[in-house]
Amino acid sequence: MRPRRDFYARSVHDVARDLIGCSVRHGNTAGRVVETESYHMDEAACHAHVGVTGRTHTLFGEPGRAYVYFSYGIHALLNAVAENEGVGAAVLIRALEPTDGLSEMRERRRLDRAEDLCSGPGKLTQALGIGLSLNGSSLVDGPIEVLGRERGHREPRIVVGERIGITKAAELPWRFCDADSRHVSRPWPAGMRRAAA
DNA sequence: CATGGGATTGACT
DNA sequence: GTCAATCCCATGC
Repeated sequence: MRPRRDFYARSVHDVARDLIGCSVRHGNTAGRVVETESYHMDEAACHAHVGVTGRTHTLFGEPGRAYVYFSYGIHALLNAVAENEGVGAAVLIRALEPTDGLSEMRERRRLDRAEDLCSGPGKLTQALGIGLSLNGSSLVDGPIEVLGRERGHREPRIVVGERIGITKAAELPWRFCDADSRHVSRPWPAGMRRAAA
């Protein structure tokens, strides 16, 4: 019940929405995706906007692979490459609800509260032990595994809004959140709540 | 080769 | 609420 390559070879926005409720596993640690953002080469906030470079090579490659890049000199951020080869697009995984290996996560994060372990894109990579060396690795075959929503679980209520922490193309509503999770990276801006199917 | 910005976080006021 | 840490990589000279 693991999404195959075709799952990622679609509109990056559809992939971002459908990843909510899926699980990400690395080693003995795993969590349920509660927040994502989509990025596409046609807009300036996406790294792929500048074209194919050494850095963006992965974004233009095969869908279903991990794009892991370094941010602010400190953090590794995990993305899922989407759309067809030749199109630079990816889904940023922004927050997880921890489900497995919490003690290992607490060791890596040196924190206790479950809500603090994976509630941010830099936090979850630290908690799961995901580093830059996994850039370009397969999310279909591992070592990072993405697992589909479990059968019988409710469909998540998804809230859509503007992406966080960017200066360019900040007005695009390409952030997707599980409306019922307390593990998102930041509270929803008041007055900007907009329920989506 | 030098420079500067960035999809962030945690510590501090 | 503010702000520093820290380094990759794109860009420009």
